[in-house]
Amino acid sequence: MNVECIQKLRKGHFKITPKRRAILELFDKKDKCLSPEIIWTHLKKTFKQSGFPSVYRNLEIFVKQGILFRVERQGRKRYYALCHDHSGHHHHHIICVECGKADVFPECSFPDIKSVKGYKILNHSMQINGICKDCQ
Amino acid sequence: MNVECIQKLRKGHFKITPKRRAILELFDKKDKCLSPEIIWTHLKKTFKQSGFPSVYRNLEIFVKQGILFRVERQGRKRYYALCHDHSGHHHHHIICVECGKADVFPECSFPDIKSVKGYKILNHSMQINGICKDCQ
DNA sequence: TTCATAAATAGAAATAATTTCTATTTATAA
DNA sequence: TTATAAATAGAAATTATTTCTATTTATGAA
Ligand SMILES: [Mn+2]
Ligand SMILES: [Mn+2]
Ligand SMILES: [Zn+2]
Ligand SMILES: [Zn+2]
Repeated sequence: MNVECIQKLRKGHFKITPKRRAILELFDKKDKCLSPEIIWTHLKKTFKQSGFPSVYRNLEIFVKQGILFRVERQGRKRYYALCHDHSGHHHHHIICVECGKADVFPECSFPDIKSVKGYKILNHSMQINGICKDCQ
Repeated sequence: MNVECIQKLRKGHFKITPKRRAILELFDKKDKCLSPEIIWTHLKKTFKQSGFPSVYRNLEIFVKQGILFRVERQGRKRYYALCHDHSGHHHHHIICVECGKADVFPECSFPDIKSVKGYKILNHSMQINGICKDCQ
């Protein structure tokens, strides 16, 4: 777990636990989006004791702290991937629909407007779907 | 159910059934995104007999035919809203986070590129979240 | 280093959204 | 009018996610 992730957890008064380290190291190693189940299966190899609810809770904590983001994929499972950006700047991500590989998408062209059609704009979410070099 | 929706269903060889009419009329009337459960509750008033699985299946058929689109909201329920565009042109939507009202977002500024970082770009999805005039 | 404490955890159980299955009904084209 | 594929209801199954509680642990303060 790198120093930026530690800082992001400390900022929210979250503890640095072995399970949390292991989860983030798995993301580092796999370099793609992962489901809670995949993560839990992996944790069981190292820890023998490992609860599903902890995985869910930790994933949402990581999202809250800007370490992971949610990925939309086919099916009704959740997926998460490393944000890979510690600057805090607004950005989006591109996901490989085949293997789930995730990268930062380098620009956001969303117009700098405060409102449209009477709506006050709060935020926008975008996901770019593609096929990565390896899967092409 | 307007003529465009009928055409979109016919194009896929889907039948025009009373339940399908009623679902789309509910969307017309409510002018906001709806969950399967809300739709089913409404259908039961008119039809007495009404199955939950039919609602789910029809909602996905409507998405497939470009009549509805999926809305992301807090919680683990699905929501759908009327696409309100029969031109077939690419566009996005703005959703009121309070009441679920949905409108077409008039422009897409996504760059006209075919690839980025080695990924072949397939598509992108975007949702703009805001607060509508009535909810402000 | 020790200790007090809030935070994190495991495991079991509950929840609830969604899907599957099958017998029956119905919209549609011929 | 009729044959047929499509749609449906209702019950049951599935399964991802959440809740609950007793126990353990990371951390900051003494
Ligand atoms: Mn953006
Ligand atoms: Mn767009
Ligand atoms: Zn790939
Ligand atoms: Zn609103």
